[in-house]
Amino acid sequence: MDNLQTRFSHIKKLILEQEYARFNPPQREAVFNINGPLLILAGAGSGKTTVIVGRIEYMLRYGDSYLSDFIPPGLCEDDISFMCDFHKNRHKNRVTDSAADKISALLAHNRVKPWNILAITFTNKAAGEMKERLEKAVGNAVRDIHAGTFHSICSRILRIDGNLLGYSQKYVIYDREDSLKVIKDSIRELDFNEKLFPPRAVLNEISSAKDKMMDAKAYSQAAGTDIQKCENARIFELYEARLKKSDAMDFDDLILQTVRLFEQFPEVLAKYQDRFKYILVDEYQDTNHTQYKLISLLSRAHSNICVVGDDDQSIYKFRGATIRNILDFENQYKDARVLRLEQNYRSTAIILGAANAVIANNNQRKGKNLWTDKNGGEKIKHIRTRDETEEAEYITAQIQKNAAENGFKYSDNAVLYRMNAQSQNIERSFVRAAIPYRIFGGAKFYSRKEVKDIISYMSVIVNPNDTARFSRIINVPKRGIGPATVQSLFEISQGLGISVLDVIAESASFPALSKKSAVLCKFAGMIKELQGALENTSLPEFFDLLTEKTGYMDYLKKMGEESKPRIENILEIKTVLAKFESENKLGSDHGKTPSLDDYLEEVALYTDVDEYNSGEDCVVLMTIHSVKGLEFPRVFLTGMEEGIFPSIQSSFSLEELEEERRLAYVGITRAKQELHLTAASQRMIFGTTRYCKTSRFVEEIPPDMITLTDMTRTYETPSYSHRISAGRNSFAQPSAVKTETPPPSSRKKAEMLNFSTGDKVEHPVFGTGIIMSASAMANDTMLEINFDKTGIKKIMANFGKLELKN
DNA sequence: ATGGGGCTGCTTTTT
DNA sequence: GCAGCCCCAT
Repeated sequence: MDNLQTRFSHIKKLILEQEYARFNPPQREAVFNINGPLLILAGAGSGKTTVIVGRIEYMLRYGDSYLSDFIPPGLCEDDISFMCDFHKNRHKNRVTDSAADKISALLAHNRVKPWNILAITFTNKAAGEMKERLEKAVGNAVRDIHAGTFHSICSRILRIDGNLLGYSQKYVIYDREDSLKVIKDSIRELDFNEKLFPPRAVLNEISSAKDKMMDAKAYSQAAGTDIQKCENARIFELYEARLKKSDAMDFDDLILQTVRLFEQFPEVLAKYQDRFKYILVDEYQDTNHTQYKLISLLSRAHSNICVVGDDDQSIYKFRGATIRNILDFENQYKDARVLRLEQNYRSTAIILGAANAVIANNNQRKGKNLWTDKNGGEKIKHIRTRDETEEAEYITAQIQKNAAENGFKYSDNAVLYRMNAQSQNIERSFVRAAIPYRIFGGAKFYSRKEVKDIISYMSVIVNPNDTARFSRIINVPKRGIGPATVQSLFEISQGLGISVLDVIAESASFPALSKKSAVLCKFAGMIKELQGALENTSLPEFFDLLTEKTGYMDYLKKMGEESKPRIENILEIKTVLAKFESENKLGSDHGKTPSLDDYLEEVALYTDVDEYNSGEDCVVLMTIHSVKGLEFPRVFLTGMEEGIFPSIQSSFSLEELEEERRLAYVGITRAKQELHLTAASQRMIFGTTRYCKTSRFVEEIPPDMITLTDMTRTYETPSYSHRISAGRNSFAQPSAVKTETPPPSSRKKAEMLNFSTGDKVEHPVFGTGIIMSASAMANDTMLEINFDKTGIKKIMANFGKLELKN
């Protein structure tokens, strides 16, 4: 400790450790290791985002100071004593900003430029939240950091360099609905039967092919002698061609084409490698193969790649995510450092214990043990209700009671469900009780017909090659241009290789179109007029012009009373446009006025969940998928029933069941203090009533962590007979039986109502099978049973001969 | 080309 | 339960 240098290094470390004292040791290690590959395995609630933000702040402020041996040139005794003073004063929380700046200038080494950082998240919401927190930590520098979702980052790259692949700067992004339409058109054009080629399935197949970096040709070659696949390949080929012709990309393309761009044009890749020297990927367990490729390519030059993830929270396998990316990280980067964040700061010990117990039933996991230094907590409440209405009323009563007695805010509560369809009952109950709520997902604003129509008009105005949307709006409102005309229009356009607008201009000379030439030209003229108007009007003004000239507003107005909400919806677009314009005018990246293109880009990658801001005081309703990354003091996990959660279609594969269990894990770990698990013994879903038994995930929670309130047991006969006697608010002052242990799950007699979805049964003729659904029908229950040997059969429960297995 | 009526089928999760 | 489909009559 005698010379200046060693003292500097020593005090430097003390100061930096002090600066990041709020982090625990592995977290701090994550912050200080900014160079080289780093894998952070971050359990739920382990302060992941805080670490990411802290790490970026550290990079900007101190570079790689902590781990470097750097000594500032001209270091003197004064500097050291300044550092010592700073260290002491910091302790007493008395340092000025200027002193802090001076310190960081003194300690910093290889400071990272904000524009050299690329931070990728999965959802816009996560990106927004990260930016928000970064802004608090690093101020204006946040504007230069490239932060966004995979899709938004790629889309930006493709706007700039996509021309190399033959896309214009104004290419459109097709959402699933658009893609589906193109698939349907392609199937029709090939004269295929939609029943044999369900468009959804074909689209999924194409999507997963794209995830393997296959184009239609490659897919066709891989198809070999598989007839279905060969036919799929033809649809794929058409789909691909149509998208290209429309100057359109689907969601998969955004990633895939960026990877292609990088592979085919090394100089472009080099440009981005040089720009993105430090790469950070959040939710790495949810990345798919193309996303992995993208990251690999970008990080190849500098290897400053930090990925953060939790294999137990991987819930997007269904869209191609693979945990392999996490599991193989250490093989991919031999010098990778692996850090584990296992201390949970969010939940009570009980909630955490339950989550650990549930996830322990999975085999496919890296294995980790989340712990907390908190003790105890309230037991988890498991409520078994008669049906979904009672479930909703229970939740309503709980929230009301708590708001009244404990001064809880509405926004402290989250109601989660497996699928969007489940939200309706809860919503209805909330409306009746006047509980403010906000619902996410489901019928999304931008997927409403009228909204999509207006967006389609805008798309066509920006990019008239967008055939999917062109055909969507050409006859809305009615202009006398029917499907036959539209078809010949596109055929001619394709045949001659000229744009649709050009075909219209010449329409008089084509026999198939000549009769319609007048209306067609009128339409084209309108589009051109609006294109011209775009140049010199503000976006909200343009909106008015658009709704007027296209006749859309009149069309809605003429529909009378029922169209009122539709008019409100499209006027909402105007509001959004105005907001978009004013927000982006000042803060826009490049100081340019926001254009319609920019708005369309945002819309294309927008999801409802993005809108969530915790400012409003209302109960939050969303799917468990969308809630990832959020936390609430109190969480209601609803529909905890076999067949719902885990979903019926997952119950046949072990892999999918494990994914469902991870989903359960995500749901449970959202709760900070209170967790309610509700299950209805009968539920009306998709038009039929089903009888369900409690989800295995509830049974997997150790009995000493959970209390059961069984509202169905107050009455002698289970299920429908008690409908008459059931008091609507029986749970407000629970008269129901309270027990400390879950009910025995084994049943002796196979009475008719004891059959429920997911049960294994034996039939003397058909053998063993699994009950797919059970619906009440004329004093009996109709069971749909999937028999191992003979497939799905419908059988009445009372007809007898069925026996429950195990 | 348009509008209505009746039918089927389909329901997980999302950028 | 409902949306989207097809078919038919105008």
